Amino acid sequence: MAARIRSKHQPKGARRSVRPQSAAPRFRRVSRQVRREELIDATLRSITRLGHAGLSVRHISAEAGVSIGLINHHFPSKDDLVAAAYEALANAVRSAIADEVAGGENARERLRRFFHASFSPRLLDRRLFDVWLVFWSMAAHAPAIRAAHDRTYSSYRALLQELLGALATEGEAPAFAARPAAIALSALLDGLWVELSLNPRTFGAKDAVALCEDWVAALCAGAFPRLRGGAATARRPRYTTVQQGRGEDPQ
Amino acid sequence: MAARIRSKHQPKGARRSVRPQSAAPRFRRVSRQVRREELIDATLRSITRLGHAGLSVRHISAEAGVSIGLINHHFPSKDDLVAAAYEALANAVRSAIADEVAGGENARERLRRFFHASFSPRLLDRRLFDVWLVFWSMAAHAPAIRAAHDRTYSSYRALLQELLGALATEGEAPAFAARPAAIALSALLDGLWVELSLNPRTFGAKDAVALCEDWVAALCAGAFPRLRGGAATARRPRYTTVQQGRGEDPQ
DNA sequence: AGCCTAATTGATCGATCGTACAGTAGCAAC
DNA sequence: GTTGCTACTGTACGATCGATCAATTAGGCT
Repeated sequence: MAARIRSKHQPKGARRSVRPQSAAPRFRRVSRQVRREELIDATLRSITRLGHAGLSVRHISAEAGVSIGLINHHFPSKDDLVAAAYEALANAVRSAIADEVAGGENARERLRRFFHASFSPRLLDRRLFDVWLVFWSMAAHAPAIRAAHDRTYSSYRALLQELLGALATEGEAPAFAARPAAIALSALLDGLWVELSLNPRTFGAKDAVALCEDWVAALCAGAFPRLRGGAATARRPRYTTVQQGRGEDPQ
Repeated sequence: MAARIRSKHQPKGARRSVRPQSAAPRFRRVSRQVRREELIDATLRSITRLGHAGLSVRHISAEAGVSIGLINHHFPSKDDLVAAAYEALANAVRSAIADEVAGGENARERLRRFFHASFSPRLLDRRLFDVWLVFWSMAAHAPAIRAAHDRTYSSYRALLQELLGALATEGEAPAFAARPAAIALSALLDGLWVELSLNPRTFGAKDAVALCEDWVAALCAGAFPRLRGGAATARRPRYTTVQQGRGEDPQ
């Protein structure tokens, strides 16, 4: 935030006036795409630093080092900026987890890494949770944010579904319906993550990891009757079974 | 919202003036306790009707049919009113579930009723979810709300823990650590509830119930290795086992 | 019937919100 | 050097927020 000394009003006829020699430009012009990304980054930084209150055009623009008006120049409204930020953050989290998972040698180990990454301090930051809450609460009334959630959650679940499917193909688990299994496991993960974020004292990250691993152990033991074999209680036409591959999410 | 016709300013010297005969009082005085409850109810109605925006002293007071200033007369600040509303709502939800559960004849049946009630339309209302999000997001900075969450969540989990414990005493399940089991099941419930509220199209309430019942089936089958016998991976001194009874939450 | 007091009112304050818009200026093309 | 495009600035506006407080009054008490 460099100090900008400048007379409030330029002399009247001074348009196209010569700038004092060797003065730095008051601002730099960048391409539309670059500026949009800068604003998205600034949005995440601002909301991380200030919580719910950081989600205002004034704080965001200050964080980005630009003027207030620039936001509405690049985004039709604030909601569109927030939606873009949501998607960027969700993708960052997902790929951070995916990177951690990549090192695992088998399905069981990759899932263990998944859980470990999910409950790492990086993701258990209360401020990150606040960001998510803000996004969720806006999803009801801002269609752009709802769409962003649907896309990213679907992608997150697909990753989980792929890992679970590998359990069966590697012979660790009997055949099961992968789609509802991924739904259940992601729900368990989210629920633990929510409660840990709200109150870190009820239980610890280690406990959360253990509970998730127990869930996987039960799956491998074939202990979930309705998941076995596929089909069953789905409202969808048919559960995606591991034999069919992980499958895109319809709609 | 009865229309109140009144001149904007009373005549100057009219203090202690006689009211026109048979005119209704402009407002009614009620005891502190009654008014507090009315304001809490109005808060929940307002936030249910208007979502996040309903949580303002203006909307709440309008909903209650009182003036703006009355809120700060009965509550030190808005946060305290909201915290009271949170606790009232959480208790209402919990007792609604508890009532449903009461009809069950055995532990398995009571849990089934618990799941059914948790994913009933009454609790899957998107507006109810918004209320919860607002509370959660305020919990970070408003100590009163955080305290309300801790109390109510602890109570909710205790109910679940009691139901799970009955599984073991009725011989449906082998001995297991009831506290972490309740944590896992409540996380599963919450996670499913969150995703269902965010996007009711990914899966249905029936699927959610089925996934929860599968979890219980796995518990009864003794398929969760770390929960068996008690003890194990707890960070707490020791997991509460079913043999020890349900036990209050320390702290 | 008159009084007292605590419940209630409502105008008001300062702050902050998102958006609009008229004007300014960076920078590439000529 | 000049021009033109458009990224960019920053004030202004109307709305709404939580909180304050002096004035008012309902309703129980004597």
